[in-house]
Amino acid sequence: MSSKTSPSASRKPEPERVKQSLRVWLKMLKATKHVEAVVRENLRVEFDTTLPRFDVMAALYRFEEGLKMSELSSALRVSNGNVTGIIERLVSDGAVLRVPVAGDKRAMLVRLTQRGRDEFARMAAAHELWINEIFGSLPTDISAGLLATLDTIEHAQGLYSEGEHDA
Amino acid sequence: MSSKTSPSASRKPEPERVKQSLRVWLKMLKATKHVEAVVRENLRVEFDTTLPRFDVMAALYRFEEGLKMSELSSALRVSNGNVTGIIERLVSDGAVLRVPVAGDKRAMLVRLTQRGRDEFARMAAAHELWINEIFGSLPTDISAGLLATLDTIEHAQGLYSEGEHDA
DNA sequence: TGGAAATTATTCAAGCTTGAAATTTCATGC
DNA sequence: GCATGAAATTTCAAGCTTGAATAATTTCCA
Repeated sequence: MSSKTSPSASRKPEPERVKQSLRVWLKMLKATKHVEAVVRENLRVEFDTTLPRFDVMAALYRFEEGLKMSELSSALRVSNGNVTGIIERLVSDGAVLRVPVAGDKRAMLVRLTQRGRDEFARMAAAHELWINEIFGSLPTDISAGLLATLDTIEHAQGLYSEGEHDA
Repeated sequence: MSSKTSPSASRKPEPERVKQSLRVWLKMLKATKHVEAVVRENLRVEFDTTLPRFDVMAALYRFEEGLKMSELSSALRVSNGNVTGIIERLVSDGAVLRVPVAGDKRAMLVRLTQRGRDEFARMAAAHELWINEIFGSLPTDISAGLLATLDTIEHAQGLYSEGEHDA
C-alpha cells in the first residue's frame, strides 16, 4: 500500500492539485444536487411521491420475484432500519406486498403489487424524460468521457471504505 | 423556448440517447453518493460531526462577518426551517453565535465563534486530503474536462426549476 | 398615515437516515 | 440435544429535510 510514486501518497500533496480536486468535487456535488432537486420536485408535483420511495420501487421493479429486506437495503446502500419505514408506507399504500420466505421465519420477501408496478412504470417513463432533458444535450463523446471519468472516480481510492463493488 | 431543433424538443427523444442519459446520471449519482459517504464517515469518526454541520460551518467560515439565516439557507440551497435546527445545535455546542441585526428586529446574524473557526479549520484541512485522495489521481486534462462538462449540465436545461444562479 | 404586501425567522408534521440495541430465528459444533 | 454465534429484521433515539403555517417586522405606496 501507498507506493512512493502514487498520486495519493500520504505526504505533501501538491496544493494546486488539491485545489483542483476540491473544485471538481464541489462542482460535481452541486450538479448532482441540482438534478436530484429537479427529480424530487417533479416526483412530488406530478406523482405525489418521494425520491426514496422511487428508489425502492425501482429496485423492486427490477427484481420481479421480490427481494429480502436485507437484499433491498444493500442494493440501495442504505441502512437496514431505513428500508423498514419506507416499505411500511409503501405497503400501507398498496404498492408493495410482504410475503414470508419459505424455510426462514426471519426473512421477508418484498414485492411490488400490480398496482405498484403500473405506478412505477408511469413514473419511470416520466423520469427518463426529465433526465434526458438535462443530459440529452451532451454530445456523444462528452457523455462517454464523463461516464469513463466517473468510473475512475468510483474506483480511484483504496484508503477509505473498501466496500463490496457493483451488484 | 423549445425550438424545433433543440436536443430537448418535447417530441420523441431518440431512445438510444435517453438510455445513455440515464446511464450517465445513474453513474454520476452513484459516484457522488460514494464520495459523500466517505466524507460523512470520516467526519463522524474523526470529528464526531455531520455533513450538514460541516456545510453550515463552511459557509460561515467563508463569511467572517456572519450571515443572516436567510442568506445561509439560500447559500446552502436548503429550506429555511432546516437551518434553524442545525444552527440551534451548533450554538449549544459553542461553535456558533447569534447576534441581532441592528435596524431589523426580524433578522439574526449568525457567526462562527473562535472555537468554531478553529474547529472548522482542522476539519477543512482533513477534508481537503480526503477529497484529494479520491480526485487527486485524475489527470489534469481529464479533471478540467469533467469540470467543463459539469458546468454544462448545471446550465443545460430550462424547463424545470428556473432558479437563481451562482452567488 | 395606514394598511396591504413582502421579508425574516421559527414552528410544525411528516418523512428520511443513520448507527446501535434488541429480538427472533437459523446454523454449527460438540 | 443444546449452547453459542451468525443472520434477518425491527425498534429506537437523534438528527436531517421539506413544505406549509404562523408570527413578527419592515417596506411600499396610495
